Amino acid sequence: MENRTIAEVFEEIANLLKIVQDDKKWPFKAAAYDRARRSIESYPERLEEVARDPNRKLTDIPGIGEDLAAKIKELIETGQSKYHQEQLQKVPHGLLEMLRLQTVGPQKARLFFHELGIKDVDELEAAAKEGKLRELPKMDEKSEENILKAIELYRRASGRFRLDTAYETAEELAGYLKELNEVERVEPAGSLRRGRETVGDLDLLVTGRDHAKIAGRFVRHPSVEAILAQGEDKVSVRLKNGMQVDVRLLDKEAYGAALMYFTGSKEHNIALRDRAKKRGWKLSEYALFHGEKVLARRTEEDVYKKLGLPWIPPELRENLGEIEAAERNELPKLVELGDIQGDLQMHTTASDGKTRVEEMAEAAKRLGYKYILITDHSKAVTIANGLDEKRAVENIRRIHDARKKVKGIEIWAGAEVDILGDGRLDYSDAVLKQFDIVLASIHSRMTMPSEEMTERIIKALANPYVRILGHPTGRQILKRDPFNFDVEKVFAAAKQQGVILELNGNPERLDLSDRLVKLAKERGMKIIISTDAHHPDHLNLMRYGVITARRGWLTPKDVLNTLPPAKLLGVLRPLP
DNA sequence: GCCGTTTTCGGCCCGACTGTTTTCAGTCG
Repeated sequence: MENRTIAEVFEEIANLLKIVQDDKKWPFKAAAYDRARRSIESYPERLEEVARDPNRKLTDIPGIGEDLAAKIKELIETGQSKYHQEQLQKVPHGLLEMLRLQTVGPQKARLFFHELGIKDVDELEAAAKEGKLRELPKMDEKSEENILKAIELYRRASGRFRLDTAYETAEELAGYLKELNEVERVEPAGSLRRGRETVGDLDLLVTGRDHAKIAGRFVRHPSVEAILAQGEDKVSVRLKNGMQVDVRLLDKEAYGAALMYFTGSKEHNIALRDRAKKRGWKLSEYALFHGEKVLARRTEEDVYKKLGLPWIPPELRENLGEIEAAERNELPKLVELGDIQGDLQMHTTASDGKTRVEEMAEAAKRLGYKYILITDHSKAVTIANGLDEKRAVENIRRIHDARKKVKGIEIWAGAEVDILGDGRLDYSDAVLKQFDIVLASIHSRMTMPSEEMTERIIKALANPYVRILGHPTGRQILKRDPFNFDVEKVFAAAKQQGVILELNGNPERLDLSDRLVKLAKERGMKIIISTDAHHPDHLNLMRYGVITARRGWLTPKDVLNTLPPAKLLGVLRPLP
């Protein structure tokens, strides 16, 4: 059972408790289920593997106690939870769907059901159109309209956007705002600043003179579809692509406290507030207070310092140990884009890339890289024009020729060789030995059961020519789940064999994920970050790989392609 | 339902916006 499935059950229980309210402590129970859900969502491994391992305990996961551990085990063993089913009996299932609508929370869902017998979104839509909702307490025509709009948005928008989409949107909007003289600073906060792989809403923090004028310009941007709210210090809009953008107009004096607050994560903020509270203080988006007195607010550094902590990089702010590490002064010195010396996965016209080796090499040189590895596909990936053995050997020759034409950068001949269904590779050893570096990946039969997939990958890792495992989980963000396999076993095998794990920086993959990168580091493994470029422009996707590495606590030492060429070759697994 | 340099019981983050609220509840982040 996927963690996501377990998390969804807990989320439903939390929401059911909020609607049913037949337990005196329902707000706190619901909060506990919500906390557990978030904790499970950010957990790097499958809970199923933890539950199976006699040496580990589910209760070691934050927010999981005896009771929830038992429910997780029940879910894994029986596929469902009795408690969940009992709660589901109490109200129609469609009420849970209604909670996804903006402006509809548990209290309203409860009211619609009890007063009008509304059981799902469709019935709610009908009631709103018939003007029945306005008869309810504290409801009027306007709230009916809002609900109809929310239903339309719900049916259209998927909810979350990939990091690159959010990043590009933020750049465009920030540039647009900065054209105004009154604007001093525009900075994205929220999950974009933390570098999460997906972003829900975009938060833009703005300082400057004349807030009303700034807000007025913002809502006139051509991609704004609707204004959701416009207050003195906050404007919310929905863009044509469905993304919600909140612009906060801030006071310069309190910028640091606000930046921290809006950067989050929620869990990090709660932990910091708890820390403030224990000292008899209060932390809010305005300042760190002692009573009425402001202790710190101007910069993030000021606020952290007052709380007895060094500044914590946004990518680490998930309450996954960063506050404790900061307290001990053991925060990692995170890898930066400028540390990267080369890119180790890219494709050319030989398979499914858009340009030749020379263009890729020139583009890499412009980025200041010292080396690139060309990794065209092998024959099993027919859809990507994968090379058979004969063409692969020709490609090696083509790469060697490019070396003579493009100087000042090392151009290595590699391959992204397919791991076949049974764990064999798509090229014979006689061909594999001719490459400088072989990267092996899975592109087929992705839905095998865990045990079979684990065995398949481990078998591939045992081939002495394989030096890098490419996009190890095969996931595609918002599209395809990771393969099922035992991460601990595969990591252990890779470590034993000296195979390096790839962090594929393409924003539709980010594979390994931030959580698995962190786990790999904890298991003492090294990582390479690559872009999987199919075009020279794609080499710039490295920044998404680096930000994900930072979220995984990696320092330059953990990332092998921060090394100069000779050293990198020296530390790769030796060939037979 | 979780959790513990306040506690195994009694807490559990903080504040803005919205609506029709004239003092607050619900939603959101």
